[in-house]
Amino acid sequence: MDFKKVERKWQKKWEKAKIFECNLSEKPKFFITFPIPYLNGSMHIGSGFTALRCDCYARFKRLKGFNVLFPQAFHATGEPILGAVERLKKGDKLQEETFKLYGATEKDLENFKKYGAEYVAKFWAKRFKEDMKLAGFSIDWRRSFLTALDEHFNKFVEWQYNLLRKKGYVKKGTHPVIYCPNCKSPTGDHDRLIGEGESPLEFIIIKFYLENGEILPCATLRPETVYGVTNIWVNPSIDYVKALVNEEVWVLSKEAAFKLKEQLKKVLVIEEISGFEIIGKVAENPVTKSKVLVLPAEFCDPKIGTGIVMSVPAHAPYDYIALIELQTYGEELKKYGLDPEKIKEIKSISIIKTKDFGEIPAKEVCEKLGIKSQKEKEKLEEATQLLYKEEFHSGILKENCGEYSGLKVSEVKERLTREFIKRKIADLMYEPSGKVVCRCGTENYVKILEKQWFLKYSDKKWKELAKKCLKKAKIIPEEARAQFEVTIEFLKEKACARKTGLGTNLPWDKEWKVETLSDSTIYMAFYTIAKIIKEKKIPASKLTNEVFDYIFLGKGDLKELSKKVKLNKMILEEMRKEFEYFYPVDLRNSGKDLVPNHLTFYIFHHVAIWKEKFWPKGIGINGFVNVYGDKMSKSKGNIIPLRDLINKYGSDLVRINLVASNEGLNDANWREESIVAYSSRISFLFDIIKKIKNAKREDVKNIDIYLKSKIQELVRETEKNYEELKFRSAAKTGFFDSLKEIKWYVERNGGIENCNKKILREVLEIVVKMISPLLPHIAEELWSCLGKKGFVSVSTWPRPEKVDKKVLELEENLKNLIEDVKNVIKIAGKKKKCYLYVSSKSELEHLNEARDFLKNVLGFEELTIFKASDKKRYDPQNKASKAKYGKPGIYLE
RNA sequence: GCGGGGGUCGCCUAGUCUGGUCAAGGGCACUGGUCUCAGAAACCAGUGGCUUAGUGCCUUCCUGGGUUCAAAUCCCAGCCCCCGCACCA
Repeated sequence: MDFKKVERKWQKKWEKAKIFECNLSEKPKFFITFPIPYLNGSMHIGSGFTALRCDCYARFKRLKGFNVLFPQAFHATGEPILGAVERLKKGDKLQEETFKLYGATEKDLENFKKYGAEYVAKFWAKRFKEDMKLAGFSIDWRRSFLTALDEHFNKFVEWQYNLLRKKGYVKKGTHPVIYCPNCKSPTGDHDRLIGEGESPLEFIIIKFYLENGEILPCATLRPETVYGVTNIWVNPSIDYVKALVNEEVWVLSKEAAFKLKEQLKKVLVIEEISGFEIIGKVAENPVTKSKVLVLPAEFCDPKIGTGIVMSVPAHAPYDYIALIELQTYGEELKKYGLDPEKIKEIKSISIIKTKDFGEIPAKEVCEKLGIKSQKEKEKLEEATQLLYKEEFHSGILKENCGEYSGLKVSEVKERLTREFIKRKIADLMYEPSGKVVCRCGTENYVKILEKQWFLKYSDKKWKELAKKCLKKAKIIPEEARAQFEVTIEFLKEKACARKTGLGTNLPWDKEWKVETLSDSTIYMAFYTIAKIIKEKKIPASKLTNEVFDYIFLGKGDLKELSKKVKLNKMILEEMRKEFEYFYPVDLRNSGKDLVPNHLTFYIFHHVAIWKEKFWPKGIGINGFVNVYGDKMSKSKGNIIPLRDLINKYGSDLVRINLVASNEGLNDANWREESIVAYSSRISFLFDIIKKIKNAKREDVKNIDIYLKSKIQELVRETEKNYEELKFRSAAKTGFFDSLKEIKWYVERNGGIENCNKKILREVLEIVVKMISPLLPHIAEELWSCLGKKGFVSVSTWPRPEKVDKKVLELEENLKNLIEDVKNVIKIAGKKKKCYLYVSSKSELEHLNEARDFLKNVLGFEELTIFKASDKKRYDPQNKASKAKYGKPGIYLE
């Protein structure tokens, strides 16, 4: 059977009949959404999995009698499309391959380069839509739009941000970010060649004073160790600069001077000075007032911190090793004008007590790891980590630490930093927590962005509302709820705008663009009116704040508003009605990676803007799709575009194989070999429907009642499974198990000719309905094969009917009996005659009805059933005495 | 490191909240059989071990402990996997 041909046929019919276009109606509505995909490619099995779950659910709810709104828009906000075009222009092979994988031709790639990001976005939006249509999505496409590139949508985002600002949820601030000087923008995790996961790390600069009043700024992560400083390290072979930093003269590396400027300090370089020149000078510790020497060390890196390091040999392995090495040098020190004897006199100052280490922890660690030279960087890093952890968590400052003596390191660090800064003997600077290289190949540093706009997710009231919303919302599966709870709790300020990329300008500060995650929070509301905007060709200029206030918040006077913006009253009213009817979103389903960001923001913004009535009602979460147990990724080259699979197998097989591949938060698995399980059962269905006319029997037997009851049970289970988005279970109960029962029924009747025509047909109709959310095209085809008019997609979920528990039990017992007899045959060998002894009348009747079937299936020439109490029975071994209800006595001979 | 979710009989998955009905459901794979000239498909049966006139027992649900008459399920510890940790879709 040519699935693809059948699928195209039904897709055309659906489209022509407009059955998925959803309008205002008297019926209860159900609003379901799948997050807008970003347009740097088309649908792959990952996004397909999540989206198809939505479609299956939408189809199920439609059968359940809801007026289901399932719209779909697309996302172009942000940087990556621009980045992709840039990479194409540079001839990036991976980018070319990625686009080609999704079906772009050489010609398309040329166009991408020629026409730029907007073209690319629109190209993929079109592809996406085509692919989704091929997969049989039941979407109302009239409501589609494109973020960032659609001016109507931009107005909507402006409205949202104006409102949030008015409510005090948007505020200005400064913030350190990892920054690329080449791209002139913050470098997100996804934009990094090296350094994923690294973030700005706060260093404390402690100002040591030279005799001439100039400052040696020592950058450190451990300000408390200032009490144990024995000397200062400067790298003799690098160039430093003298610079005016916030009115003071600092000596620091060139790189540091540049970075400090980027971190909002006033920096004016006065002159260059070599490291060599500084060595031998004496500096004063601003905290302890002790005088320390400036000594040479190779490990001082001009790229890290200020290039000047305070030496704490008791607690820092680098310092310890450098000092030991230096103390062995002797005469060579004279070229720096240093006195070897004085160097030898330098003693470590121990200031932190821990339970695991003794007096000089750095010495212990270095000896333990066998570190001999400051060139052994890897080992030194390890030693530093080890020591830092121990001293931070369990260390206590000794009596030589002034007012902080006796306090825990972990508790004192913050406090001491604050106080040092207040006393102006310390300052802050930031470095990336590890090396970060941007995709463009440039090494990054930390820049403090000024006057950045933030969403105030830390706001207590806002959090409370979000928690309330979550509490009332249905989360499927429940396991995902905990993650939402902690996210709401811990969410802090979030930058909501950036200066580059595509997006909507902040209405009050046009140089900023609302960033991706921040512009995609309440767009579901826009679906309700997007159709009308398009149909009535409303110009974006008319979508003022007041208009949106009216539509979404019911504010303002309709007559006045209509006059003011010159927009027909009816149109305004219609939009308001659509919103009121369809909102809130009943179910939003997405991958688990969006829980701590998008989905939580979605909750936050809804509660900020709307009353409880319009808050999100349900959120569904699923895992990712692995390909044969492997994570899907660009670099592994195992991304499978949905279209490729549809071309190979047809939509329905792909749909069910994907959607039913797993449940819950676990990752799903794409395994092509599972497809045969579905295709063979589909063939069976077509086969039996073709032969249904051969069924002749009209009287109703136990076996007919059994089938009807059993299917009823399965309908109930399947309904429950669908309701909980358990599509794997739904496929099992609604498809596999039902077919098994039908097969059994036919076999029990000894062939289709002996089946009850009416009942078999009824049951098949039920099964076709049950599988239609998963296999919509095939279900339509089967529906028409059954001679039904119209679409099964818009029919009704099977009505619940009575279940005859007694007959179900009798048949279950019969199945067990067959097993038992077979077991006996296995042990006793094959016999010709079989005698069964039953304990009740109902069993006698039931088994007698099935006698011919039993005889055949068990392979006896003769099969006789007696009541156990029958005095005239043939029973040489008195097996009747073994008979219990549900377990007849068996005698073979 | 922190937070969240997990680890089931060859593979993928159900069962865990609410302990017994669980040697544990379904699919795939494999083995045997029916059908067939043959193959494929389809259908039936089997797939931890030993036993047995329809049974009984032993060893299993990441590892190690514990609670209980009874543990895949509850508690504790450890190991491993996945997701997220922000300006990024």
